[in-house]
Amino acid sequence: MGSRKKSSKRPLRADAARNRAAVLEATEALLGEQGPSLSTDEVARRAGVGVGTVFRHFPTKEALLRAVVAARATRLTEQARVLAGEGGGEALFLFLERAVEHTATTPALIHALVALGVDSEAVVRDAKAEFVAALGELLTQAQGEGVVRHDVDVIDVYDLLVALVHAAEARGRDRDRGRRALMIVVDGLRPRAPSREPDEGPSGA
Amino acid sequence: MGSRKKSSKRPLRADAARNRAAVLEATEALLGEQGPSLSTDEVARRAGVGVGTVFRHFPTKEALLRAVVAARATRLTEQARVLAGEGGGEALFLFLERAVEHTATTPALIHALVALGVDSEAVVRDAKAEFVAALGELLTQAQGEGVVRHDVDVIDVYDLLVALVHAAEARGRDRDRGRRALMIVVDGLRPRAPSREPDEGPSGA
DNA sequence: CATTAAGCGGAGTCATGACTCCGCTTGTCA
DNA sequence: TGACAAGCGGAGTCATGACTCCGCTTAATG
Repeated sequence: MGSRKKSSKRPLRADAARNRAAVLEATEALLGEQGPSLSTDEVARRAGVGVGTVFRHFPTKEALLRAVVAARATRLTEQARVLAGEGGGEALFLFLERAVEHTATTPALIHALVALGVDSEAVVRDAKAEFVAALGELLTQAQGEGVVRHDVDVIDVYDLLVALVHAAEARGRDRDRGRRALMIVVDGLRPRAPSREPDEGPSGA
Repeated sequence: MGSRKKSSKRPLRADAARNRAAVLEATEALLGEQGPSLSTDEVARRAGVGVGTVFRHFPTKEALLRAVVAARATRLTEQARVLAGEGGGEALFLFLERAVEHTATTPALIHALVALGVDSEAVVRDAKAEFVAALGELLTQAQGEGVVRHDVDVIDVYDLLVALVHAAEARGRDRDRGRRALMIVVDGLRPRAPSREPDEGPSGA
C-alpha cells in the first residue's frame, strides 16, 4: 500500500525517525558482517529498539534489506554525479575505485541485492536505474575524451563494477588486491592505442 | 574423475556409492537454483533418498556444500590441466571463457564457497590450491608467449575469474553479456601496445 | 499541565529446517 | 542360499528466526 518513504506521509515523530535511521544503519552493518541471512532480532538489538519497531517501519525483512540496498545505491549515485560534475575523462575510473573500495568496506551489499532478485521491486529498481544513469554520464564523458573505448556500454561497466565488488567481498577486504584487479579492468576499458579510433574488440564479437 | 571417496575408508557398498553421487548431484543442482540456503530435506527428495542417507554421507549441511564446491573445483582443475597440456598462449583465455560460461550455468557455487568461509577446511583448501596451481600453469604459458603482461600474478587472474563468475550469477545467465565483460578483462590482461606512454603505467600508485 | 494517539518493547506464535534414532532392507560373501 | 552388517528411510526433536499482539510510554499540542 501507500507505506512509501518519508515523502507523502505525515511527518514521523522525532523519536520514530531516529529509530528508523538506527534500524537502517544497524542493518547495513550486519549485512556487511553476516550477509543477507542476518536476523531481524539482532538488527533490533543492535539498533537499540524492540523487534516490533523494526517491523513497524519495514513490513518484512526483505523490505528492510531492499531499503538498505536502495539507500546505498542512492548514495553511490550522488557520488557519481559529483564526480561527473567535476568533469574529466578519468572521473569514471576514480568513481570505480571509490565504489569498489567503499563497498568492500561494507560488503555483502550487492550480494544481498542479488539474493533478493534485484529488479523485482520499485524502490530498488528505481534506485538502480538512477545509478546506471549516473554511471552512464561518467562513461560518456570518458569516451568523449577518448579515455575509454567506444565499444563498451553502461551495462558493461555496471557488470564489471558488480564483478569487482563481489570479488572484493569474496576475498575479504584486501585493499591492495582489489586495486590490482581494478587496475586490470580499467586497462581493459582503455582504448588499445593512445590516439587511435577503436574499430573492434580484439577477439571478434 | 568420480573418485571422490575418502582414500582412508573401506570401499563403499555399490548402492551407497550411487546414493552418495546422487546426493552430490542434487545438491549441486539446488545450489544453482537456490543458493546456499537450499534445504537438506529437498536435497534428499531430489536425490531420491531419505534425509538420513544425506547425513550419513555428509555429517553436516556445510560439509555437504564443501564437498560439492571441492568437486567442482577439481573438475575445473582438470579442464585447466588439459588446456595447459594442449599448450598455446591463448589457452588461458579459452579456459577463462569456459569456466565463466560453465559456472554461469550452475551459479551460486563460488557464492556458496564465499558464504562458507572458503579456506577454513582442508577439502576445499586443497582443491582450491590445486586449482590455483593449474591456473598458474596456464598463466605462465601465456606470459611466456607474451600474450599476457608480466605484472599480473595467479591471484590476480583468480580474483578476476571469481569476479566474472559472480557477476554472471548476479545478472542471470545472459551469455552475451558475460562474454563482453570477459572480453574487456582479457584485454586488460594483454600487454599494452608497445608505443604506449609510460605515464599511465599498470602499477598505479 | 492534561490529553491523546503515535510509537514502543518484547513475550509469544508458528513455520522452517538441520540433524537424530532406530527398526527395516539389501548388498556381499562364504 | 543364509547370515549379517552396511546402509536405508523418514518420523520426530529441537533450535532458530520471521512476524504479531497488546498494554505501556512519550512526543506533540493546546
